[in-house]
Amino acid sequence: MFDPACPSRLSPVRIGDKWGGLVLLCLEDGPRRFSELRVPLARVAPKVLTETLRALERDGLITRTIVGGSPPGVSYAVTPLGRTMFGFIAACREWAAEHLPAVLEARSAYETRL
Amino acid sequence: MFDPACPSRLSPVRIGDKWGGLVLLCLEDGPRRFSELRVPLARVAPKVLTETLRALERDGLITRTIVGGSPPGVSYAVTPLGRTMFGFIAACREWAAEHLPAVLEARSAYETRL
DNA sequence: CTGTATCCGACACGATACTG
DNA sequence: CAGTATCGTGTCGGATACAG
Repeated sequence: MFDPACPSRLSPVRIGDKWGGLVLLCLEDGPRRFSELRVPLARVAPKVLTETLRALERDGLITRTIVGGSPPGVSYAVTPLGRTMFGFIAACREWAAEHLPAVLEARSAYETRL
Repeated sequence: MFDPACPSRLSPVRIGDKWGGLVLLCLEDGPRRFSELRVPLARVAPKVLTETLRALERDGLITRTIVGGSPPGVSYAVTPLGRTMFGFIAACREWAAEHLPAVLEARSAYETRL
């Protein structure tokens, strides 16, 4: 547990980074193409989005498939393994909804106490 | 949700960083002093441990109380708010226990595919 | 004992421009 | 359309030494 090399330290896989979880959520309702992801994630530089997608693909959480046709493009989809993260992400959001106000309050109280 | 300023983006509060969650776990069974934390967290530089503890305190997840007596010292304890994170952390560990092997397999498969 | 001071390297994130 | 190339920035984590 306390060994930094312990794989369990990777628990929040792709959640620890800034956009991984959000990208997964964007794919929850079905496959999306690169440009479709850029709509909700407009603030993400293309380079960063690419890096995030590569990392998710590398970890087997999403697939990347080239699509012929017109217009040609690339489609990203969540794998079954990736879907197992959704429960986890939901837990994140529930915790936030329930307790984040208290955290923010503690934070501002801490500031004024300085 | 997609606004970077949205507070829900802070969901993995103090989990996103490297040691926050682990420090909380160290306090699960009761208060600990600074030096006691340094035993399991021997690899953490004192500066980093201090930063982590300050951040947790700032967010209202732990308390820091000065203890007179002998030896004098400081005691850290989880607050009720901090305890609400344990379910969340447990979910992390369960996910890892169940699915991490698949991630590692995908990762090595990805490497060899290059 | 409980930190703080200082310095450093690595890396994540980002803006912009360009390409097959 | 789907990226890559390049460059820049800031923050995080860490080692070491020192102080109240």
